[in-house]
Amino acid sequence: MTGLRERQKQGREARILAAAAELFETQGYGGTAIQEIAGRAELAVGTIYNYFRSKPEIVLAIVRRDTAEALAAGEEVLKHPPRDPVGAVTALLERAIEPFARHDRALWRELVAAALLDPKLAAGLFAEDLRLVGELSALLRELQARGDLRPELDAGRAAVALYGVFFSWFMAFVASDAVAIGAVRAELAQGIGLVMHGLLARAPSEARRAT
Amino acid sequence: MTGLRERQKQGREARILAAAAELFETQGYGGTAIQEIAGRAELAVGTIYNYFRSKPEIVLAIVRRDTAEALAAGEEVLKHPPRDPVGAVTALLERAIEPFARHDRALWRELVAAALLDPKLAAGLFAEDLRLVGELSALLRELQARGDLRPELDAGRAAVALYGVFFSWFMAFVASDAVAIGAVRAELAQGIGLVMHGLLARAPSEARRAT
DNA sequence: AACAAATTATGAATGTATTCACATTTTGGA
DNA sequence: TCCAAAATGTGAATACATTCATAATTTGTT
Repeated sequence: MTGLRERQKQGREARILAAAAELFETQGYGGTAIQEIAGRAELAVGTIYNYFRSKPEIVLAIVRRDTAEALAAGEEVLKHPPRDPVGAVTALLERAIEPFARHDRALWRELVAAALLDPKLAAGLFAEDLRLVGELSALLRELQARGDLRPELDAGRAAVALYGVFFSWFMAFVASDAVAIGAVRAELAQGIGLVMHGLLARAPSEARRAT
Repeated sequence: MTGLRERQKQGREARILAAAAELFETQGYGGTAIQEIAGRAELAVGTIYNYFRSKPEIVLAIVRRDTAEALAAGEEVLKHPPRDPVGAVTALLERAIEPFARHDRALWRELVAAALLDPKLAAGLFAEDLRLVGELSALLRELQARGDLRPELDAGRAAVALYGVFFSWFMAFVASDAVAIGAVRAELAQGIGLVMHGLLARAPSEARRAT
């Protein structure tokens, strides 16, 4: 039963997120006070804290919409994986980096820095990544069933290794303005190629030309 | 000419660091207000900020005493490198992780999180690491001269790769209480072994001099 | 020794995230 | 319809890092 309370609750949460996203984009994270978010959402400051534990947790919620979208896009890749195994993995991880560029780097920085200090936030941030590892595992198992990967391979471990490459470049992107999103894309592709090389059933002599 | 001013300055900086180190250890970082540090150092709050740009910068200064010590210990390894090349690199990096356990993990967390948001702090933190990469480079060149490493190897690049392993485990240690310092030691050794495997000269038994 | 300039110390004031005691609204039952 | 309980909203109060205008101290010069 969805009573009035429930509907109001959802409406308020959405208003908070919309207000915060708008303000973060125009004024930056540091330049936006909770006071302002509350004002724009037509709520009291205290109410914000009934919906979100902290300011960075609002960022997490905003970012999650995009990572969820990226995961959904990943599911599509899973349903119709490209022929080329390296290309398939690359396609999946390309979806996963999509959200990086969609937000100000400073927003990611605040989120990661806060996650380092708040285990609950870290868990929330990491939950998405665990699902990405799950998708990677599924894809690798699929490729393995096809005979593209070595049959004795532990797909789970391999997925973790590939995720490691992804995570490293995410951190590099977050940590330094010097690392452009294009560079992340390129380096990630390189890294995937390197790791996949060790996983393939046969040398990728012709599949080398990946799109 | 070392006037009164200079001497007072040094004394005050030392007092601030001593007070902060003591309080951080007993009450934790978050539990220690700048006010308290000032009180214990018998200085005004504003004075602290004449010596350090921010609270995390005090942490950096505290931590630096230990990392500097570790670097000095590394120099010793450089002077008398163990015969076994893998052992030599391991010895150097073992010195470098020494400081990790010497401070509360929370202190490292605050420092890294703050560095993510403050480029100057990041530069300060990274400066030490650059010197470590320098030591690694020197050691690798030495090993290369001995004929232990492949002669065509770029020692600088190899040093960066080894540093990458070190950095990853530092981050893992900082990020999660689940990663014990012993585990870091063990995993680091593993990682070094893995990377070094690719660097060693084909036949380590035949000492070949690369002019 | 006395003074002006330069440097440094000071702590009250500022800005802002977060908390909390209390007010308001919603709910389910009679 | 009315009421008590539960849930939620509210914004003033709290706590704390950082800043800044002013006071105090040191220095070099005459």
